[in-house]
Amino acid sequence: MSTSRNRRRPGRPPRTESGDTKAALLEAALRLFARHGYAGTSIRAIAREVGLSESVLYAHFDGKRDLYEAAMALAGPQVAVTVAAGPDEDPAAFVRRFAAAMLAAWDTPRARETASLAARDGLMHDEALNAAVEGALAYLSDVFAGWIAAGRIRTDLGSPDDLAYSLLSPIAHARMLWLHAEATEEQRERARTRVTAHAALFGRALLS
Amino acid sequence: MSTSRNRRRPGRPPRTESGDTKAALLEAALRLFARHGYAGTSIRAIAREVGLSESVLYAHFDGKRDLYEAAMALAGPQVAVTVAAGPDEDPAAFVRRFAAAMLAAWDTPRARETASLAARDGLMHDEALNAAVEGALAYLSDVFAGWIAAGRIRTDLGSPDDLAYSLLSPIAHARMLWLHAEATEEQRERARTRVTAHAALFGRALLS
DNA sequence: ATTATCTATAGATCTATAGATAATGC
DNA sequence: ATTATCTATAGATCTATAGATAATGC
Repeated sequence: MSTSRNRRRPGRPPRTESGDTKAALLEAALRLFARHGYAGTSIRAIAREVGLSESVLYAHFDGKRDLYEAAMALAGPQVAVTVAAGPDEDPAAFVRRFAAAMLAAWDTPRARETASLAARDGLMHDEALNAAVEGALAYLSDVFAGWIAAGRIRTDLGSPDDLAYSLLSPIAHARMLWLHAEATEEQRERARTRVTAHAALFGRALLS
Repeated sequence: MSTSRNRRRPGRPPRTESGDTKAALLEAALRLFARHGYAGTSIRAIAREVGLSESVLYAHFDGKRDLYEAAMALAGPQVAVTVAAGPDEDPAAFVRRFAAAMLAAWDTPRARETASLAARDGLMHDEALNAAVEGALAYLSDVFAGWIAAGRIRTDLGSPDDLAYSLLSPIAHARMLWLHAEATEEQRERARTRVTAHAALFGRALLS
């Protein structure tokens, strides 16, 4: 958690001591912005986290805002979760596998920082930060449309789009509640329990 | 939006000009904290919003933190949504009514500020702020248990608790996404559409 | 006398910049 | 010469307090 390097003496540090400062600054910035928000995180705190003086930051970024945007870009490109549905796979089994894949993708330190970044600073609708959710929604909708066309699931429940929302949003909600930057192990376990139970329930609801 | 009073001259203001300053400060504080977070909101900004100097605030509150907590208490006590299930009411109809009641309760300026307060500053789990959700979950669970015992809904879907989560969390998720302090009319409409479709879908899933 | 406001200001902290310093790579 | 760091500092802003001022209610 604390500083990863010690205070240097003036002048350019020898090669051995100088790691990838820019990357280190970005990592520290993302971590702190996710935990304390933009206004709650000072340039000073970020630099101290990396073990450097504040002014180094201005050698790598135009200023606080620029660093924030770079950190968001780091958080943004979440890998889209793709769970190919086997042609004959049981819909309920697919739903369970899909939920498990979303959980796995979202229960990582980076993804949890992304969730916190989105919650703070009014970024709940930031496009880059929500690409994963939007992509998953569209993908699920396609899968459900195929199943409905093939008569493999109940056709009276709702549109493919509605099915996708009703399946995905409890998973996304669990993420916001229990898979954020400061989540405890108990909270993460709660997310797994809730999501697993929901996926099983939803899978059963699709049939008959 | 801007100041609701003009700058005063020194000295105690005449009765006519002096409204309920403490209440005005609280309202302004809640609004600004919900929009910009704790660190992003200054004492100065709150006082300016009310049209008074910063120092008045210290006559009514111990300091910024105290004001914040008072504003949270103002946001906290959300009326618990109670939708009594008629003894012979169709479960699907009850589910639709319940969702509509949650929507109505959450689509108010105050409730939307509460949602934003919860999202920022890591308060997603603040007890007071989540009392409404917790209460609704417990209530729904009871209703479902009754229906299962009476054989009025599918018994193979999941436990009453799981049913409650799968019904409520898409509604709560819609709230976080589209019923926050700065939500546009389009977003609020999106919340209504999503929640209505979800409730209808869930109601149908409960049967047969 | 008490209350509710104001002005002025102290002291802390924040972002950002200027200029010094030392290692690197040509 | 260039690069990557440092120290020192300017100037803005923030929280909080002290003391002045004027209306209120006894």
